[in-house]
Order: sequence, then C-alpha cells, then structure tokens
Amino acid sequence: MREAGFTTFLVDDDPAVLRSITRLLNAAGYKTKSFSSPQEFLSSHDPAVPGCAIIDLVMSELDGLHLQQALIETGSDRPIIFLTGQGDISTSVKAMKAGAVDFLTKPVQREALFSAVKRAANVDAASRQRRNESKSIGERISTLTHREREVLEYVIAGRLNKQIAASLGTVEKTVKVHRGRMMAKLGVRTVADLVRLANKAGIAPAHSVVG
Amino acid sequence: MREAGFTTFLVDDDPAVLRSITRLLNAAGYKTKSFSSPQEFLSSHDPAVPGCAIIDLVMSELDGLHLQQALIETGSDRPIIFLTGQGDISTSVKAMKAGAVDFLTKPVQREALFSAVKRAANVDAASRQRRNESKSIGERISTLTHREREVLEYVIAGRLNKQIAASLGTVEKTVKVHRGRMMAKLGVRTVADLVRLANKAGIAPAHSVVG
DNA sequence: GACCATGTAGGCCCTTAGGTCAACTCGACG
DNA sequence: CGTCGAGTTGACCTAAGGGCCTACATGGTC
Repeated sequence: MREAGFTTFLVDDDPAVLRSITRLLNAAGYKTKSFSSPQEFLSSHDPAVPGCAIIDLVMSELDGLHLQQALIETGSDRPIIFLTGQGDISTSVKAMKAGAVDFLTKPVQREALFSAVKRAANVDAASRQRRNESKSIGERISTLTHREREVLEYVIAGRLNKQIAASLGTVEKTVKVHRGRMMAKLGVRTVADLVRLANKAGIAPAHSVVG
Repeated sequence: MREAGFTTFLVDDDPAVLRSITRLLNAAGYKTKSFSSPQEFLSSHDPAVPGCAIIDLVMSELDGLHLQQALIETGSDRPIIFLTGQGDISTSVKAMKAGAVDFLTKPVQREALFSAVKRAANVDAASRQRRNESKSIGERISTLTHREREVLEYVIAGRLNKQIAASLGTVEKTVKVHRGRMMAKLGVRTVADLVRLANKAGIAPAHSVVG
C-alpha cells in the first residue's frame, strides 16, 4: 500500500494548462493528479505518497511562493517545480533559494519538464530514503526505557561501565544489564554499529569527559 | 597568516561598477578585491583565503555562468553572488542550481547585496570548517601504515581482533599491536571516538560480515 | 491479588581488549 | 654491513565486556 508509485501533483488554476501538462506527463508514463487551487492541493496533501509538485507561480488565491512556504511549514520535503507565464528573476531566485527543484517558463519545453521531473523524482527518493531510515531508527530508539537511553548516551561517549555506573549513581552490574538490553532492542551487537546508529538518529554523546 | 579575513572578490568588466560596489562594501567594513576580467580572477584565485565572489553575469570574454563552472571544476567551494543587468529567468535558475548563493539584478539594492554577502560569508565559513576538520583528520590518518589502516577498517566494522587476524592471515596478537598503534596515532582511546573520526574522514568499514 | 515492566543487584564464568617484555624477519638506506 | 621501519609473534597479566541464573522492590494494570 506504500507502493503508490511516483505521482506528479499539478497545481494550476488554468484548466487548459492542467490538461496539457497531464497529457504530456501521462504520455511519458507518469501518474498525475490535478488541483485547480492551492488550497485543494494543500488540504489533501499526503506527504507519504512519493511524488513531486508542479506548481503554477501565479494563482488567484494563493501565490506559488506562498504555497511553497506553506508546504515547507508542514514539514514536507515534497520537491517542487515551478511553472510560470509571468515570472521575474527575483521570484525565480526566491523559489530556488527555498529549495525548488526547477523553475520553468511557459510554454514549457517537453524535455525541460521531463528532466526537471526526473530530478525531482531523484530528490524525492533520496529524501524518502533518509526519512525512512531515521524513522525506523527512531522507532527502535523509542522502545528504550529512560535508563537504557541514558546508558546509550554514555556508551557512545566511550565511557566505561563503571564510569557510567558512577554517573548514574548505581553499580556496574546494573549498567551492564541496561546496556545489554539496550543493544538488543536496537539490534546492534557492537559499539561501532551503535555509534553509527546513534549518529544517524542525531543522538549526541552524553556529557563527554567532564562527567 | 591564514588570518586573511573575509574578502569579497569583485569580477566585472565595467570599471564603474567595480568602483561603486567596492565603495559600498568597503563602507560596510568588507575587504574587497577587484578583477576586470574572469581570467584575471581565475588565474589568481586562491581558495585558501576566505571570501566570496561577486560576479557580473555578462562579460565579454567569459560568461559568468562559465566562470562559475570553471571555479567549480577547480574544486573550489567559493560562494558566488551574481550581479546582472540583463539576465533572464533561465539563466538565474541555472546559476542557482549550480549553487550560487544569490542572483541580484542591477542596480543592486544595498540591503540585498549585504544580506547576500552575509549569507555567502556563513556558507564560506561552514565549508571552510568542514574542510579544515577533514583535512586535519586526513593528515593523522595518512600517518598510518598500510597494515594499521587495514586494521582500522576492520575495527570500525565491529570485528573482533581474532576475526581481523583471520581476515588478514595473521594472529590475534599482531592485530592487537597494530590496533594499539593505530589508536595512538589517531589520538583516540575508544572505539566510539574512532568510529566518529573515521566517519568524518569518509572511511567505510571493511567488508562487513562477509569477509 | 495476580501479572508485568522497570530498575536494581550479586555470583559465576568466559571472552576480549590491551599492555609489558622480548624477539625474529625483511627490505631499504647509507 | 649495520641500522631502521614495518610487520610479526610469543608468554604473561590485568581490566573490561557481557552472558546466565537468581532475586527483590515498585508502580501500574487487569
């Protein structure tokens, strides 16, 4: 059910443009979904399905750049390709700075559009993979108890069990138990793997040598 | 001697523009250096000095975009701000895709220029720090002998000394010696630190479980 | 009240890491 | 030929990691 495939979300208030872009992309084998207003797109937006957005810059209700901002604020990484009839340099630069994949002018060249969509697909796949990875790691980490999590931080800081015990106000044996359970829950068997895992999850070593 | 401070490198074939931008930036406390041709800039370019380039898009000899490409090909991370009188969207998008910090139109607004330069300074400082870090790590790693380097890769893969010995066709004791010397040379005392160090240096764990 | 998760802890035992001291081989360099 | 760096290895010892079994206290849940 996550195998939704890559979809291009077209947002344009001109039905004729929607139709023509749809035909173009469908012919190239892309699945498309059309939205005639930014709100419609935003409110039905599901970050879980892979795809990119192709957005008209100038729309009556909500400006393309604002739609981009709104999308970013939802925390979505959805790659965006802008299409525009009347844009200027300053706008295009703003869009690119905000992370747009491309900024194309109408009438759009087939090849330019395809190449942009291809790049968007790559960007989407990459960010999706990063997300999945850190999500699955996060899930495993969230199964840790508070104590286990503390021990984790000390272990990746390179502290010895006895030092950790002292910092936690307990004895070495107890630390060993937490440590063993923590490693098992995270599915790693070596400190090296643990450090890499924690790195990907963005976990910092506990109060380094100072403790 | 590396304390060269942040310099803005102005590249424009119009002397009047060079003068006016220079005045503007000097007044804001920036050191500037002017080049009236791309070649002049390229040939005297020293990636070691911190700074950003402010490049006129349209120059007789070498197009701004080509200068950007040439700079990139030298392996330099020098942040680039484009200035242009007659640019179009497609050009600005190309420049931004290639990593330009900003793309401004003449006549340039003071604030726009300053804010671009500030961001360029941040970008430069960040990439400079990354470079320095991985360079100093690389230097330490280059002092390792071939054998020590091999052992390093197995250690960060989480292999036991006896496993490493088997892979290298030697005995555990020998591995311990290499391992100890390697850790000493790299200045780390725990596997956790070693893994982080290797990570920053871009060293991959050796043939994981398969070996 | 029984059950369960969590944290705690001791004993026993084996494996690993790593240090010291000593020694040998091999190729390069002067 | 002697020296040096690099790699190698052995005996010996200590410290550290970690598994197994057992046990107990607490707090919450059904």
